[in-house]
Amino acid sequence: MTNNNEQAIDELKKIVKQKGLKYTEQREIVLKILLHAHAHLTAEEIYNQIKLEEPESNIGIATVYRALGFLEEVNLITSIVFGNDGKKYESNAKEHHDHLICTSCGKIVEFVDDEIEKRQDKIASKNKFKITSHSMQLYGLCSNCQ
Amino acid sequence: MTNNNEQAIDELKKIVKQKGLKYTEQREIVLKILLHAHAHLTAEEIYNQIKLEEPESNIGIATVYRALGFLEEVNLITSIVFGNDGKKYESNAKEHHDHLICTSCGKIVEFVDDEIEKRQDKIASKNKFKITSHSMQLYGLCSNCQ
DNA sequence: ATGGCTGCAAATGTTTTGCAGCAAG
DNA sequence: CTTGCTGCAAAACATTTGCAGCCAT
Repeated sequence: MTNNNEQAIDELKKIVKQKGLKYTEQREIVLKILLHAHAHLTAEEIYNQIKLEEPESNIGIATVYRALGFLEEVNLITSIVFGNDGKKYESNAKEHHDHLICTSCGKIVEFVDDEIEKRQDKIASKNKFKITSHSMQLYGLCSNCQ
Repeated sequence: MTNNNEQAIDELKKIVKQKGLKYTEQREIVLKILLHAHAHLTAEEIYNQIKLEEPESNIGIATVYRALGFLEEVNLITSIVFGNDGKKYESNAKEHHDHLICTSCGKIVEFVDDEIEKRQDKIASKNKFKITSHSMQLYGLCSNCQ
């Protein structure tokens, strides 16, 4: 896991260099927060966490949004939307997975199902789509909330 | 299809009565727009369409939002988020389906795969979730945009 | 040194809310 | 009548943008 995280940072460095852009502490911090996060975070939550954990950085919320936009564009992170507090982000360093979401308490269970992944590819090629990503959420009530 | 639509309107009447609420023209108009829509509409698009098709109704955008919230809550419509123009709504009177979305031109193909539906139920019960709905989007490039 | 990146504040776009009047039950 | 619903305008959010200065390269 730590290993995956270092890989992600290296990947960021590579992408930035390759695009002729600049490597800034801010983009790295945002990515690191997501690499260590145990939940899906909103831009605001990431911003607050940075102010808490790296108070000397004096980052602005706009920069967080710009970093998130950039990181998502280069596919290092992913966003999903559910509930009422805007986009939530997670790192792509974790294995790919989908989500079971409890609509009552907000609990999220991550899962992967190879069979579903295969069918998705089949459906895409049948429709002549070239898939870049997908997002699947099952909504319902978890055992505690039923 | 027309049949399904009438059913949906009846369903709305039933729900409203059962909840001791009031049956208003506005909620009906919003539902009807979605029943006849051939695409996923935003609140604003629905609002504009109403002003066009029922100019005498003098509906306000806030009412459209309130109607959409209500209709989604009672499960007559569904919202999905993609692209940059907020939530998009569609009626649930159509058969259940998932979406293939072209990230370049916005084209949407709807599909259903029984095998996937079955696996989803299996995953849910394995995790002791009681599923109420799900949402699945495959993102990529359609044949024209590759 | 040069051009991308940042922080700040202002602007934008979307959705929600307070309120007084209206209308369905 | 009573209470939910509506339209309007203002407010609340979430996200984006313009700009002057800063900092990687």
